[in-house]
Amino acid sequence: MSKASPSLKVVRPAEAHRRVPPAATPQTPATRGPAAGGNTQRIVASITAAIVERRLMPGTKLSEQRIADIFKVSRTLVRQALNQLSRDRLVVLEPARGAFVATPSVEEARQVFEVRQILESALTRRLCPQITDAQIAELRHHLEAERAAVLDTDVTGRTRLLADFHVVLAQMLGNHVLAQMLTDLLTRSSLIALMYQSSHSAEASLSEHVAIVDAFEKRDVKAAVRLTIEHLDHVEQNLRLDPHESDLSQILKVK
Amino acid sequence: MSKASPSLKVVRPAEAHRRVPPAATPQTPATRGPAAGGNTQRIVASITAAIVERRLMPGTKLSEQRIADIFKVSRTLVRQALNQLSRDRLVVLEPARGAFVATPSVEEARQVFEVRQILESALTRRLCPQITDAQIAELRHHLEAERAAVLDTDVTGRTRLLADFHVVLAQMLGNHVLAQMLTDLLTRSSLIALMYQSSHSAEASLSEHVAIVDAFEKRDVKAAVRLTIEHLDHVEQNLRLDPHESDLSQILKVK
DNA sequence: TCGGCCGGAAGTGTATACACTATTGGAACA
DNA sequence: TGTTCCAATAGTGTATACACTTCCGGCCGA
Repeated sequence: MSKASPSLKVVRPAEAHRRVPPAATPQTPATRGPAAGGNTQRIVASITAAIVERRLMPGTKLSEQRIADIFKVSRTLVRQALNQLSRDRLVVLEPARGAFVATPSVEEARQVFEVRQILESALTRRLCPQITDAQIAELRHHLEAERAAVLDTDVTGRTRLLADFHVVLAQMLGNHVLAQMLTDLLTRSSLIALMYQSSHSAEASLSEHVAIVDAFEKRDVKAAVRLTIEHLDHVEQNLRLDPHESDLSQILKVK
Repeated sequence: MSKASPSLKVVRPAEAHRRVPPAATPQTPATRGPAAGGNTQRIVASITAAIVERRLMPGTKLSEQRIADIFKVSRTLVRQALNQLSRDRLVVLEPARGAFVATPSVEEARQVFEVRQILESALTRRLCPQITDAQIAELRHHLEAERAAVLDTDVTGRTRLLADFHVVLAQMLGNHVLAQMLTDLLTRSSLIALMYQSSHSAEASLSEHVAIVDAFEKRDVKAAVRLTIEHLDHVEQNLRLDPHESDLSQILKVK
């Protein structure tokens, strides 16, 4: 989450020449930049962004060498990045076959949303009684940003902001463990939403977010919790999670 | 979690000679076994076990070369393993300094238990109405194993079984996402318990587990949830989480 | 005697080398 | 024409090489 970061410039660099052309900078050990390990983080962030912003579709193969060429690093760093991404469940690693953008199953989608409901309803229940006016103001500010993105039809920013709303709430509770888990789940949710063609309009999400903040402002715990649960229900119900034709893609590629 | 696995043979191999003695098998590329990538998993499992079974104390430095020598593999695999462990929060990676067994803060400990309470109470609430008789029998069976371990004063097995009880519950709900999260939290809990000298007796935990299963058997949701919450409260309360002298170790090593 | 400076040893960060596995396109064959 | 097998190729798995940072102990000046 966060900044735009370098992000993948090309989704499919076409005929990627393996082994860098000998003519180019031989990348001798001496030339190596002293950049800290944050280098691999950069790759993780870029790929994550590319997936969430649907520049990389589920099932796409992520060739180590291709990515290494794009980022101008060795496969070593790319492998580290892919490993991290596989722990985030954004990527699956098939032994000796390579890394692929994950294609979460319907079952997994349901489970992610179930856990989100558990965590977020508890979050709301605990945060509501203790939320400060300053925090409410911050939420209102965030909603403004969401509204702007929705009006601008800025698809990318809109998606991110709508998800960030939930992360912001988690951070307000001050529980980093919870916030981290929710962040992971939200990233997965983005992938799921993109895969199952969410029909939940951004406007609807926004207005539901507004309603939740309203309840927070009135310190109405009951209403806030109910609205949170309903919001997640709506988002999930607007996914095409029934075994229709859209599932065909994953049924076919069942190994 | 699960089997015993090879596990670290030595906690401190004393004067570890760096760079394998040239005399030993030069480990030429030709000698490499065709073993699949599950090799790094083996290392992760061993180190995890070593930490949970307190053969590796919090704060201990994990030198890549030393571990590589022990497992007879290259640093490459060890680094992969350490990366995974750092995502599990069992290990912290300090850039250019190395890997250390994590020393969770009091704050982190509290947060882990808060999230556990959220997840496990929701888990109980959902599982109780739908649990089958076969599952109850399985739980009873697990309790038997716990009892045996407690009587045997088999410290290692006891700790693992007591934690596994919670994982088994999660798996019964059939939500893998939830089960995975809870597994992670339980591993972290083990580290926390060991660090803050839990005084919660195994007997107490066992009897509380029994009470929870009893409530399950009567399909008494209310009681089951209450008992679950109380159980976690007891475990947490029996940690030395107040800023007493025991905290000194981590206050001093605050970077 | 104490504190700062320097040089070497130990250790991490990244690139690269090389073995082995999967894939693919086509040739030989039914 | 379709199928099986095989070689060439692309790509992953692991080890190793080497630069760079950190750490530690001794030397020097105050």
